[in-house]
Amino acid sequence: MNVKTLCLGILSFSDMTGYDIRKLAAEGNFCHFCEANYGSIYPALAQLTDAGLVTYREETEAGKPQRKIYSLTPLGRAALMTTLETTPGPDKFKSEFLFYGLFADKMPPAQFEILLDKKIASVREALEKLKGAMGCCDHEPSRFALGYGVAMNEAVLAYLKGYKAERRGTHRAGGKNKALAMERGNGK
Amino acid sequence: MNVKTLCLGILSFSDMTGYDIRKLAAEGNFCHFCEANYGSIYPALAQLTDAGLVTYREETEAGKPQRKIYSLTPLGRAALMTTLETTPGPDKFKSEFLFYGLFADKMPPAQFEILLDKKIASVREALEKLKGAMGCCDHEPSRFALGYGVAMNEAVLAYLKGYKAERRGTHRAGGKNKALAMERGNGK
DNA sequence: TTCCCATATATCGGAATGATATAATTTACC
DNA sequence: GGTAAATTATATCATTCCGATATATGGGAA
Repeated sequence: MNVKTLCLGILSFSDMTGYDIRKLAAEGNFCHFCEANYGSIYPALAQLTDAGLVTYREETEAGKPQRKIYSLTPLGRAALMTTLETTPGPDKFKSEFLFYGLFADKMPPAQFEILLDKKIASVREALEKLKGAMGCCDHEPSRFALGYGVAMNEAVLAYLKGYKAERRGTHRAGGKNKALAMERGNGK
Repeated sequence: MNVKTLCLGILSFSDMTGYDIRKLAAEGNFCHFCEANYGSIYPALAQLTDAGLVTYREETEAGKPQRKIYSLTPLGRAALMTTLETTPGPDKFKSEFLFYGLFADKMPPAQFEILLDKKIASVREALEKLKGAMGCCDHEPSRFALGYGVAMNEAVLAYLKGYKAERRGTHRAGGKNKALAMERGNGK
């Protein structure tokens, strides 16, 4: 999904500045499945303006920094709708955490333990944020996206907690009593 | 996670060509959480060679295209281990599907229905692939990563199926009997 | 025999990332 | 009241990455 389409989509909800778009796409309710930085948003808005898909009005309110408030043109709205008729590309998931995890057997057990704990904490945090957002959002489609994020993160959290518990049985992170590892007879 | 680290990591498992690295990172057991193309792998390998982190031997087997088989140097292995001690960045998830879904209320119900069905099919496919990979993989850390993917995709599949069922109650995609929508009293 | 697919290396344009520069204004704190 | 820090807002830059393509060869399929 290119940044131009992202801008068209976000602007279809309401007029706003490039700064606002970035906020939505990096901290708002959409940030769990799309992202964009100033470095791509401002050039995109410039291109969209040239193409007549968006326009902007400059506001120079007294005692406020100058701002360009972008809005969708009818042409832009049509372009968005046309894009929505195409088949979306596949989801993309990148996890530095999982990559690190590939080498769990080559690092001290404690190091991986810390990795796991940090990850669990960050998933918990993401989950709370998503649930909080769902609590005060009554736009059905947005709720669908938020719910998708909640479902994913809950599954991940459960998986990580389960894995950690299983590890505690075999690794005895605390230190003493390694013999207990033998008790875990069934390999699944 | 930059491509250079990715190359170091993959080469730590076994020596291979740039072509092989790309295959693993785009179709192999790692592809559900990392990705890289020729356009980034070959330059990365060149840089890593210059820095002394990898070396290659050229093989010109008769009746085979020339190939450079890269391998990690002790320096490269050390660099990888050092990287693994840093805190990994957050997971990144990008979904064109969810973005499209934000406009479900602005498209014909049938259009979103198709989107949903295609997504369900692709998640099923990914799930089968991951499970198949788990069936013939006994490297524990890789199994952890695959299991993570399975957990995520299973949750997504359940969520999508649930959502679809709920929709069938309200939208009556087939056509007749819209009155049934009323029966769905509980909003959760 | 012709065509397509897999192997293999490499490069190119365009796009996105991540960081930073600039500047004014609002909030926070002592 | 004053000053430091955070927020709002636009913009650019180097580096990196993506996606597609060019090039070449061998193996199978039709």
